[in-house]
Amino acid sequence: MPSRRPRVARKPTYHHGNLREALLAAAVDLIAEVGPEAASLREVARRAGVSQAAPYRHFADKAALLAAVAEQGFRTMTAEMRAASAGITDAASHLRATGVAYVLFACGHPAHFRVMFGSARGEGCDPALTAAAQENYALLEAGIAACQRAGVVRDDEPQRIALFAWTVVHGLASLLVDRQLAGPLAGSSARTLAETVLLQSFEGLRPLGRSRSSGGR
Amino acid sequence: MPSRRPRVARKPTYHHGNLREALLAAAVDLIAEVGPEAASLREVARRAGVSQAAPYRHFADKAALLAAVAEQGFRTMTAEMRAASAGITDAASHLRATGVAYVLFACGHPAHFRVMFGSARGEGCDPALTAAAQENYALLEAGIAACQRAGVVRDDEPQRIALFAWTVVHGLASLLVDRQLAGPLAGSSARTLAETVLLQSFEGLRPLGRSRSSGGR
DNA sequence: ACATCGAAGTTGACGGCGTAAACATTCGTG
DNA sequence: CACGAATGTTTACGCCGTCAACTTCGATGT
Repeated sequence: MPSRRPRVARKPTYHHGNLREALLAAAVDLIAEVGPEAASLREVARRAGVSQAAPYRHFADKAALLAAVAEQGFRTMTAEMRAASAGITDAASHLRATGVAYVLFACGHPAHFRVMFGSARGEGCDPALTAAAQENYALLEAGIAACQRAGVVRDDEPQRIALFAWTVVHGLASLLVDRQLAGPLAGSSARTLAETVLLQSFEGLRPLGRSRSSGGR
Repeated sequence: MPSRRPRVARKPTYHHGNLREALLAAAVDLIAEVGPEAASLREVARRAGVSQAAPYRHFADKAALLAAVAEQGFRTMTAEMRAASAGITDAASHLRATGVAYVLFACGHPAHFRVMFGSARGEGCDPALTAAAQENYALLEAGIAACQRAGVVRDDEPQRIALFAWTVVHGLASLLVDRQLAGPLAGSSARTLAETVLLQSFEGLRPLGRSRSSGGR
């Protein structure tokens, strides 16, 4: 029984070895179990097998730990969106797959999703978190630009289009995460709902064959 | 100096008179000031001028107080949506005004909005809260039904249409509340963004003059 | 008119939380 | 191999949610 630990801590050393990542993993688990509100720094430390003050050697405070959790969430969400759309050549299908993955990530990790879009995102927040969030947004923008090049999305200002698309996926994700869908749609799977809503965002609400709505005042 | 207090408590009586509403108002103020996370039951009691345990005579626990706050939020949001669309006869404009009011309420009371869609909305939550939320949703459904009768919204299953419309307004509201809009759109007013996005939801993403998107499997 | 019962509010206490200060241990480097 | 910096522990403070026991007061029945 060698006393060396390869990369991940074995146990009986005073120093943990990679406590920062262990704390992050414990925090993700705890948040998934009890929700972001009920997750406590002390319990995270307990699960990582260290004392209550140990986390302060790696995170300035609880908010910093939550920001790191959020950042990691953005990165895995981005990866899942990339994986879900990889290999789809049709631009519209590619964009829809990206959006569906956004919604599915939120449903699969609702507590994590709430941390990502919760209080940690103020003005002076962790720049790494901001970067991870923007990288995710860039995925949407790229998908839209590809659709515009392919002629399947209209040629308006990309920012307006991207805002609309983001609004749609984020809105559905939020409603699902907050368990707000009580009606007869509650039976449908998240994937079905996401595909339906994304198709609608392409088609719009107005009847087919009308090029302009009946005009307000 | 009469000892009678008319309806609202004067002061020096041991019993408050209408503590429940005073606590609710204090909670709404506090949440608006420090956010839902940092709001404490004890501070609410302090602001209402009673002891720390007094709220327990009116609310089972902190979650119950938050549920009452959320319920009141749904009611004032519903009222604002009604007021904003009152007198608009054109069905599409009426529906858009309702949606814009949804977004504007969220931006005007971000912390309150977060409580309304936060953790309090589980399975076994206050039925009065559920009712207030559903009454708000009914407003959207009614607006959509009117648009369908007027022929400005396509005649699909109303539930699918309503889900899409709700997704759009709720998504934009969530993004604005969570200060997620960093790009060049940050300069635009919430009203402008809401009107833009709602118009887009009528028109859809696909180019004009195409009746179907380019397929894809 | 008045005793009395229950509703409404107070006090004090318990354990858990976030966090800071002071101390202990270990790792890496001269 | 000594020592400073990094990492982890202990102890402690004040705030929080909540409960139990107590006090005050308003309404009600006779």
